[in-house]
Amino acid sequence: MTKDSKTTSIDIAYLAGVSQSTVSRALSGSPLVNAETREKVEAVARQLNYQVDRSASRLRAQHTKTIALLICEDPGWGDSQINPFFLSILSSIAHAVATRGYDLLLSFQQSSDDWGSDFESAHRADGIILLGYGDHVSYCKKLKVLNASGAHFVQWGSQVADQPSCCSIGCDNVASGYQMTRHLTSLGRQCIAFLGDISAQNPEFAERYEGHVKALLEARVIIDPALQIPTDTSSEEAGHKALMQLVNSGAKFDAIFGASDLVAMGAMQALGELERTIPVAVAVVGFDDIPIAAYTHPPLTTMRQNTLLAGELLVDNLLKIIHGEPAESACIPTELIVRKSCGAG
Amino acid sequence: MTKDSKTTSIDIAYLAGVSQSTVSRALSGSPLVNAETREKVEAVARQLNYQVDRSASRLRAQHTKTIALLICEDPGWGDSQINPFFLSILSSIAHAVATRGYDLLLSFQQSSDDWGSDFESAHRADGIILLGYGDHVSYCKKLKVLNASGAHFVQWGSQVADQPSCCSIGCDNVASGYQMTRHLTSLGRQCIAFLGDISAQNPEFAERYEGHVKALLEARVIIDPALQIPTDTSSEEAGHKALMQLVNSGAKFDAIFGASDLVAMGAMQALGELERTIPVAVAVVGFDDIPIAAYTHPPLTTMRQNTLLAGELLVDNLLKIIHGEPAESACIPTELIVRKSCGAG
DNA sequence: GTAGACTCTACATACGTATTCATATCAATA
DNA sequence: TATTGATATGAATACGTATGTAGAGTCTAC
Repeated sequence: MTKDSKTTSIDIAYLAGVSQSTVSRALSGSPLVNAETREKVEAVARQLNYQVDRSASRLRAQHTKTIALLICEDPGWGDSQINPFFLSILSSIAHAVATRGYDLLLSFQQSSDDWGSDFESAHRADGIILLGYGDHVSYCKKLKVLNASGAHFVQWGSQVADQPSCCSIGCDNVASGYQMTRHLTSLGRQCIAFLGDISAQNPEFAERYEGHVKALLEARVIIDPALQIPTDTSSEEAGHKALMQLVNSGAKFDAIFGASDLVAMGAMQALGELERTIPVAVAVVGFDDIPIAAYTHPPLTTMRQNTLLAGELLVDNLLKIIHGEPAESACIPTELIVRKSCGAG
Repeated sequence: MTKDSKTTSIDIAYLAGVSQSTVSRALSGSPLVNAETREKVEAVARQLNYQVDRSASRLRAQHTKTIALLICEDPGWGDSQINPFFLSILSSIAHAVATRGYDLLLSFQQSSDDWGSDFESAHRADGIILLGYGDHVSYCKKLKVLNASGAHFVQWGSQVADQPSCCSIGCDNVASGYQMTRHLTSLGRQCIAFLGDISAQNPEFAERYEGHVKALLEARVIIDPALQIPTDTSSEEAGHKALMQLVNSGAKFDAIFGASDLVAMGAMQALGELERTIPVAVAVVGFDDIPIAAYTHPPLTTMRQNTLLAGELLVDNLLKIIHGEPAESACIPTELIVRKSCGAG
């Protein structure tokens, strides 16, 4: 029962009494092959536990049936602090990719500047999904190279200004930021601090802030620049630091809008240390609805993004692009999740 | 400058005035090729932005230079609740794999029962890393198939009883559980509830419990079975449920040992709702030191596992196995991280 | 009874590389 | 000079599949 050499389609062909081409066609579901023949071939293949050799298949067919997922980290993070929100999308992508019969290649560190030739020209994958990025300026440069190289790719996040043809999947950050702040003002909060970097490095946070400002203006609240504290990363640590900085500045505030859940959680931690009660003294809200957000103290009000849909849209659009069909950027819906940290209910 | 057809090693050979074999040798760093020739070839390759076609390379060389990472989920979880602890290992594995010149294939759902033929016979990967599993019984069955198929693999977690030849990387759960409970008893806690499934389905939790019991016996504390509450998963939700169950049982307790951080966090949440102060009324400790553990309220005392080392050991041992060298199971060190939730300091 | 249409199968080929084997060059030694 | 050995290159080949093309067989229709 032990095989001295790998089973090939030629072995199957011999045993089934047909040609190798018929085996290939039968197993790939070609309509050219007779039902009876197909069954015979399938039976033999099953019996010998035959698996199509993907290496050979890739070479012959000139496509890899593989999608590369590039998660771009902030450089200088030796350790593994991936935002749980990305994990959620990652998981959704993995499912979607598998469902559609593709393999998923995962890469965190991209040494090269030319992702296109790294992955597509090298025939490592048929297309690329871009997720998260540290340095937005160099990221845009790489996007340009990618576009020029004719690579197939989609990205998560905001539409990039100078690459309008690039297919982006993201949520409407402006509208969501607006909705969140409107929720806070409707609860009577007036002095809402926004914690997060809103520079060009962080277009998504900048858009959330834009919506935030819009809601404030609508509520006839004066915009105080002192209530916008930049963070260097989107982490609990950065949120903690930002809140301390806010407090030390002496600015008055009755609410915190964390640009992400992690930032909000860091801020909650700092507020706890300062013995400012949440939500009585300070309301806190975040963004993303990471799983842990329901289990903070108190549970965090936040903006849920439909990551399941996000992953599927990313994959489906990428596949469209790979197959030469038109693909369009899209916004996934968000949902305000009201818990106790904002003081509602 | 646009190429009408893909650049191949033959093009490089022609332009460099050498043969295709020399190009292949030069670019793969073979010592057979003259330094001068190598430079010439490399220059041309760089100029044409040539990348070795991995599909062809795989077929010819009969190996994929790819590692498959199988993360086995609890079935029935449509959504994407991966334990953050696994994410940490995942990240470490991704880095280690990349450093060693391999690609990483990620798969969450394994429809088939024969991972070996799925991935290795099909030439999708040269070896497999197994991470996390839902149903331990069926997992063991699959391990057996894997072993029988001659596949190359390593696994994270406890040594599997009936597969002693299988290379496992994990931490010493018994010793770590012992150390944790000893810490609690040294702080004067006597009625320590253990939250987590300790059936054969969950060997790691069972081992932690074993260490826990050992420490209790050493402290001359009577073992009360009512203080061991099983959970169906390792999640906040399960921890919350388990704590409520414990309370409803009427059992007295002054400490909670969560089998994982997520379980501990769920329990903390429930204690908060019941207005039992942590750590005054009840001390709480967890296991894993997931990033969020430092930001709970109060910060969670837990047992850190060196995930960076874990990932590297998994990858390096797998590569050894792939190359036919001997590999050994190993324990990674753990470290007690004392924060406020246990009431120390 | 033959032409055409249709269905199925076999033959032959090419995907682009890595590697074995053979060959050529040249220095060193006998 | 002839021989050996080391070094560097080229020619030839095979990895296992998918697919274009051709051919064999059956059936309908005149």
